[in-house]
Amino acid sequence: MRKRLGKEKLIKERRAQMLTASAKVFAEKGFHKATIREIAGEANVAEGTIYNYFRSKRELLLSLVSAFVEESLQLAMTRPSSKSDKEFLTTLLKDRFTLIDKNMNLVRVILREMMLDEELRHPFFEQILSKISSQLEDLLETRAEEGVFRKLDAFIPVHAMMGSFLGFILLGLDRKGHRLPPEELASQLADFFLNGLRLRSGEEPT
Amino acid sequence: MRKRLGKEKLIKERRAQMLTASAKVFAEKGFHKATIREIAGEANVAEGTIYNYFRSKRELLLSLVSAFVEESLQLAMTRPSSKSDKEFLTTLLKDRFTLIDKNMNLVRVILREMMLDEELRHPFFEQILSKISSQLEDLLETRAEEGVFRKLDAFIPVHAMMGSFLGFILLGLDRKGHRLPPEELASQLADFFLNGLRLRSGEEPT
Amino acid sequence: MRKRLGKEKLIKERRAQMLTASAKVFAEKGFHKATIREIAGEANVAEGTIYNYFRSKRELLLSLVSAFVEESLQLAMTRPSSKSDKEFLTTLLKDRFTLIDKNMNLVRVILREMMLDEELRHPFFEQILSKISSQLEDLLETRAEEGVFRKLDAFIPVHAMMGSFLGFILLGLDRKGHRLPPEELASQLADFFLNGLRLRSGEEPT
Amino acid sequence: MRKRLGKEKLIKERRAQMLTASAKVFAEKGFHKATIREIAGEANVAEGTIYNYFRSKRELLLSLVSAFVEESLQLAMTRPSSKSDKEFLTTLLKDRFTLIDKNMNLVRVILREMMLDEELRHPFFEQILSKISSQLEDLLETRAEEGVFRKLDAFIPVHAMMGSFLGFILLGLDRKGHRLPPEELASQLADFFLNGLRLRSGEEPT
DNA sequence: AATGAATGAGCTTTCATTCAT
DNA sequence: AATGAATGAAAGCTCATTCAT
Repeated sequence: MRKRLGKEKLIKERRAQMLTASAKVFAEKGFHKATIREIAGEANVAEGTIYNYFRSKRELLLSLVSAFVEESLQLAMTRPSSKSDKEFLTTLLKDRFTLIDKNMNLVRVILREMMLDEELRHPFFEQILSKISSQLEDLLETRAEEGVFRKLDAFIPVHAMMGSFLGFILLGLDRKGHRLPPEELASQLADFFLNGLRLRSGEEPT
Repeated sequence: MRKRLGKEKLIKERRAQMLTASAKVFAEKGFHKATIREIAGEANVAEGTIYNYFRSKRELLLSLVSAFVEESLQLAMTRPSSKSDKEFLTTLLKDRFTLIDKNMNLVRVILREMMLDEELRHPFFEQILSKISSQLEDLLETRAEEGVFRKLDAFIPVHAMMGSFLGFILLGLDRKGHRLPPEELASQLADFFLNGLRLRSGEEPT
Repeated sequence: MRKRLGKEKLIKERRAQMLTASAKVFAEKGFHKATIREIAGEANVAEGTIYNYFRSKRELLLSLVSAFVEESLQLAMTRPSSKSDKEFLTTLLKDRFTLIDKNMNLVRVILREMMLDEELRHPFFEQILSKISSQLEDLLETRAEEGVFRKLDAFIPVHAMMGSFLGFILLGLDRKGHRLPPEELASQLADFFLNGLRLRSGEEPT
Repeated sequence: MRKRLGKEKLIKERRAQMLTASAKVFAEKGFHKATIREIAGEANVAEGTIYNYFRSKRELLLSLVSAFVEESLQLAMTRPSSKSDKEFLTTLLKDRFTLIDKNMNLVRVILREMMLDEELRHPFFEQILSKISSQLEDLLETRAEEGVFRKLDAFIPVHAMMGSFLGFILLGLDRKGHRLPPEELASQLADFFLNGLRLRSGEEPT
């Protein structure tokens, strides 16, 4: 029994080892230019071994995405206890920025391959983006009913925010020097967005 | 002379033909999975012919980017006659959305390859984004001095807007065509952004 | 351990197998017209296998040269026990002729490609020819001091002999019928050369 | 008529122009690596033009060989007025060394391709080498009968001399230019050879 | 006669995947 | 379970040759 557990643990570690290695190589070279040989080398296993854990190079990528999605979801589900709107939004953004920051290389690969690959895009969009999207929509609608936010079709602002977020990732690629720390960035973005949502004094709440 | 002109024109058409074909195939398959054979087939020329016009597959991609950058720049330079801020921003966004819409396939390829390829990223960032970015910064600063906008470090709002824009492109991948027509999208986005920029009554203009 | 040795041996055999095959095909077709496919076929391996042993087609050729140079050197270093001059020279020439005969295909390729390729020429000239050359020069000078040979600048006779030797290889290409057995050829050549070197009676030993 | 002649002359010039260009490029790159494009460029004509004068790239090479053979033959036929043997041989060698020197690059290509190509080898061997060979054989036999030279099967010395000659060409590859001027080389070689052929005093003339 | 754009066969090389050990 | 040598399909690219102008 002990042995069994140790064995299973070992297997999981091997898997993780390979996933980590592939994440690194994919990130550096892109999916196509990454070779199994290099990934195997990075993971300190033989090429053939990888095929004992993953059916194909592609499945390696899919597993990578799954792992990332899973981690993201845990974070995404921990809805910030909404004190003020500013705090809520800042925390939401900061958490995501931090997650992205930690997995920047991986995110780049995923974003990259996502553009061509429906199978890759789907879990990402459906599981991650839609979660965040609905959280934001909830916030917007709740606050609109409370008379704090303008009454808007949530589609535009939600997508603008999320898009903006993705955009920062992309744009950030080239401005390493310029990049603000996640907290600062989150705070300023939240401010910018909120001030576009807040009902201005003297305006009808509708 | 007449003949010569006709020949030159023909050559340009051939070039365009191949660029178009490659844009299509690159977009469908991605740069790596796209084959010269398929591009040649799409362009109705022999494989070798492509190498009479482009030194390599990669140069085909670079030429594609150049062509797009050039077209974009012409548009970027035609600064909308700024009547109201809303109109200015709406027009700016609408023009870009339209350009992107027209070249969606191309944009996808470029965005995709940009992430791994410094040589590809550079002209895009330096030539296009920086132009748009400085236009927006100008607007923000001018209006801020006039007391209409809040005084902000332009970095955040400018990048939020552009990032949001890129984000819409990405998000648009999953939905065949935008749900909203470019004009409507532009208008709503402009509204969203502006209301975040406008000085609210009772607030210090600084 | 046993296993390991067997494996290493197998690998060396494989390598040899490919080198032999490439020598044959290179000899028949010349370096450029020889295709990897044909070499692989001749060696009974897949095309890709060749690239597990040699980095490129060119390296295959270089390895071929190295192998030949190595074998030649072993022979070249075994200086014939110099009984009479005639025997010494005959043995020297015969050994070389035999070596060449055994590797005729290979020598053709090397000679052929040597003419254009400095990198190929260099090891051949520096390692093989210079060894033989200095052996001959030694002989000439020793004998000259002993008063048996005429005192000559060794350059001409040494190069004439070696050149003649190479020339026989080249000229021999077309006269398969005419070719004398190596021993006979060596003996007659030695005689011819020596009688040009021998001090004639009544002549000053210098 | 005048026009006609001018035209024909022009055509011959064109041909010569292309042959010269091809000789240069073949010599620099070798037959296979030489491209029609480069030859055409060197000759200042269009690629297609070459095919109006020569059926194929290969025929270009064959024509080149023919031209060289022809020039060589003219020289080979002008048998040196044989004063002394030394003078005869020296002149013979010198003439050939000079011819080779002038066409070194071309000779290399021919030698190179000759090794693989029966069709190329044949005219060279049959027309040039056999001419020189028989001249030498004549000399040897005449002098043998006169009691000046040893009675030998002419095969060995003739081929040794010619081989030596070829050898000097090959060996010369590594040294930019011969160390010795053609006259000096020819004289010393003649001396070396002759002293191997001359009947030594006290020996039977047979 | 001269041109040079178009052609496409054929080359070297890479690399995901298999499988005997 | 792990290995890594062998595989061979498939890709980018070159270039002799053709032919419409």
